[in-house]
Amino acid sequence: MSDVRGALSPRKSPVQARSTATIEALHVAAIQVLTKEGLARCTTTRVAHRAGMSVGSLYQYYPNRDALLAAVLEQHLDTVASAVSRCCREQHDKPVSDMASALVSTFLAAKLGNPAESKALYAVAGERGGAALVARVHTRMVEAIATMIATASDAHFVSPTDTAAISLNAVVGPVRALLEGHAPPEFEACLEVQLVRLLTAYLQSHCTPSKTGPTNTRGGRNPALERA
Amino acid sequence: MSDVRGALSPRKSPVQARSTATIEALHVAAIQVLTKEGLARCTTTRVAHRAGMSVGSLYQYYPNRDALLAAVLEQHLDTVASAVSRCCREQHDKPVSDMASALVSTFLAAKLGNPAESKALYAVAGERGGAALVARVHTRMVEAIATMIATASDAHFVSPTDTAAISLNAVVGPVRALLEGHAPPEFEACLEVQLVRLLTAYLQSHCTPSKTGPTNTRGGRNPALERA
Amino acid sequence: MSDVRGALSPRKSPVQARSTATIEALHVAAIQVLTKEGLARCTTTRVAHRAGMSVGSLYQYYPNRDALLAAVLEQHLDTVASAVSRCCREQHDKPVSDMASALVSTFLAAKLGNPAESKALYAVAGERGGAALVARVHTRMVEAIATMIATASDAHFVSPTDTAAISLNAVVGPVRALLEGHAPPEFEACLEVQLVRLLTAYLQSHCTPSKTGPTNTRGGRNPALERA
Amino acid sequence: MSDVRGALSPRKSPVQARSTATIEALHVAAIQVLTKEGLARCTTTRVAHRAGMSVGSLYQYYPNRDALLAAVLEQHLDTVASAVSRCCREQHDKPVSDMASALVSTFLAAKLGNPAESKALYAVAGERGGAALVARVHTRMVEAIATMIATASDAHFVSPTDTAAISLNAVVGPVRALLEGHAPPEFEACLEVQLVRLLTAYLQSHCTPSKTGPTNTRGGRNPALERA
DNA sequence: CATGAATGAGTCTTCATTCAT
DNA sequence: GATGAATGAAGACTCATTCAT
Repeated sequence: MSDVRGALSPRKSPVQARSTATIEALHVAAIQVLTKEGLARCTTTRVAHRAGMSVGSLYQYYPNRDALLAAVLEQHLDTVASAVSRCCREQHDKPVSDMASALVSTFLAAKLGNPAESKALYAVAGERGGAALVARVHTRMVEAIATMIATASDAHFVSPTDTAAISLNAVVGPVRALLEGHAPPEFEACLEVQLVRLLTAYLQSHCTPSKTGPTNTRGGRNPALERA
Repeated sequence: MSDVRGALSPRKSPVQARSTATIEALHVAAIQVLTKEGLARCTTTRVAHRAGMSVGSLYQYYPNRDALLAAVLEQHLDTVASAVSRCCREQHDKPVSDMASALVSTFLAAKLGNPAESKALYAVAGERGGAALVARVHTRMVEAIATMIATASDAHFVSPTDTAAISLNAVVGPVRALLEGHAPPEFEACLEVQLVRLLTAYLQSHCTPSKTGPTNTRGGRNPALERA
Repeated sequence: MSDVRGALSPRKSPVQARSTATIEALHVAAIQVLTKEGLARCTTTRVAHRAGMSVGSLYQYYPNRDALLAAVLEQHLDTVASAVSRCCREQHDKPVSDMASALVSTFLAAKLGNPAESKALYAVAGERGGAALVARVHTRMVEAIATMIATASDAHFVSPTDTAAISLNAVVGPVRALLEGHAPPEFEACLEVQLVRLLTAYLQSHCTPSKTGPTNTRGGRNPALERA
Repeated sequence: MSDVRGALSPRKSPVQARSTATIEALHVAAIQVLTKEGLARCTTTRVAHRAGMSVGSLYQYYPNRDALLAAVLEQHLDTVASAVSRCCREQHDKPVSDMASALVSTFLAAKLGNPAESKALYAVAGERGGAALVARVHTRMVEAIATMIATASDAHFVSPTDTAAISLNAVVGPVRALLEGHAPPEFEACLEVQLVRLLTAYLQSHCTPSKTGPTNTRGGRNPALERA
């Protein structure tokens, strides 16, 4: 990623307030253009003009179009990842059901807070540089989740990282389907409840029988799965 | 979707062997170019040349670039959807755990059989016409899954369609993450087992206690969820 | 024109009935396509298909697109020129007013009988080869008119050819304006009457005073003009 | 026409001197290419290059090829129409013979001043947008002429607009024939004199007999025509 | 520093023409 | 003879990027 950063990050460090404001304006403009025109028609000129400046100025802040888009994507992903990480830290040592609902509501809040933005950036994420960016952020979120679930009061995970990765992406899938219009709008109504149920059930399938009493038969319903 | 089809479907019906071969060559070439160059560089000229013909010939079969990409995407999605539908039909009246594993293995086989193709087409699915295509196919798969789970021998679903939509996308999420490189390659190793566990747990959270005997405490672990 | 003919005329002499019918079908189709699609979209493939044959067959009869269009134009122009020539022959030795009305009504009948055809062919006439074709036919009509007016019973023309050329084009102008939509449709209602008046007045301005009696003061209203 | 203008007018208002010069260069270049290559080969690239710039620059001033051609045509037509309008205003209240000669000489001066330009633009006038443009300008000229002849000191017109339309197009016809090469070059020598005679005779055929004395039998030579 | 005009390579798409079947 | 698939040159138009002002 380091070489990518070298090529794609802003030319200037945003030490000055003006730079920060300008960059922010560019990001907002980029998302608007992305939303209204689509990735292919999201041109540097259009973004600059919507941000109230000339193309030349845009190039003062980003070496090229890809760098701008990467920065916008990165900012979005960072926001999401930070929210998730913070949430995970707060749920340490809690039972998995708490973790599940906290994680789902945090993620949904972050992604559905600005659906247009989230949706628009999926296209950017699909381009050459985007996958690496997403991978990096996913790894970060997976680590946060893995660390969290490893502390669960009522479950034990043989491979927390794998479980975390599945958990994250099992939530990401339906959310993405909703944002990209692969599911009907009504789907949104039941989304949170169902995702919590999904995640809770998945995590609870790792519950330690001993912790809930000898007569309980829940944990390891399918012992074979425990190997994974 | 009908108007989209009108604009995007092949110009000639592939009744002749030659046409079929040519169209197949174009599809293969499109996927190769998509994989090696990315959506933005997947130009009609490049696809035609890789398919061993000139641009003009490509336009004899497709009215424009989008139509070609849509056709490739549609073919892929149809294959997947058909496999899923067939699988669902075969699992009617079985317990949810059977359904879960059948669904997961069928979906994985369809998607990971040709990972390059699957991956390449995600970008296409993000474009204007793609979302509608995906939505249509998703609906089809969701219906197949909903119909299947409604017959489950050991569970009752208040809203089979919603449960099916969540189930499908919860599986799609991790698979897509793997294909798009958002997860490490090692992830693949545990994918199937974990997805089966995820889906089984989710579906079993809807289990009817009465069906498995009075002493069983498994079903409806979290009764509150049963409302959804 | 001879070299043009060599390059643009049909490959086969239309001795066979089939050829004649085919060529006629092509001409009709060409005019239809010209009318509905415009010159730029009047392609060989489209014309052939509308004529119920394949492109290859079209090329059996015409060496290239320009030859086809030239032939269609030529046929149209020939029809008009023939009508005009015949009309002129019939008006020999009559007074100019008879000549004027006969000429106008013949020309209008020929041009406005199929307005779509006439209009469509103006575009063809504007292309490279068209001007020469038109010039040739104009010359023919001018000669016919000149020959006719030279026999007028009540006028004498110093330069019959020039007068004929002016006469022809003075009629062509308003007709073309109507066909090309440069004038409102209502214009058509008064067209014939006004053109007859125009032409009559023009030709009568050459009237020989002696021929109509000594007291008549009409002829040579403006004697200065008689020089031309 | 308004929607056409919206689509075909220049992108930038030529407020800056540079813009004006650039636009002028494009117009000149367009006419040159049109003249030397014909409408079909008058491509944006060729025009731009002849104007000493790249295609991209051309598109900075015109949204598409048609807009450029329309602008060139419009400029030409406006020049002609303005000259005609001014001329008409100056001939109010004069006898028709004065009006005829002024109109003819003004029109000839405007059209034959730059024959290449006039000729080249006939092709443009034939294209989709061109006809509307020409119609608009023709209407303007017809109105100016109608207003003028209505004030004639020695004639009365029942329908000045119709007479004006015929007058204009009767002059346009021969001029166009000359420019498009439908008439021999020698034709030009007698053109003005003959057109003046043509127009004078036509307009004088509407002369009020009373104005020129009771014994005069000229006016309304053919009383039937007076109805029109 | 900001501006935005200029550049020209690169896209999509069309079409006249040929030629194997 | 007829057919229509294949060709590829050419045209319209876009856009990332630069640089003179």
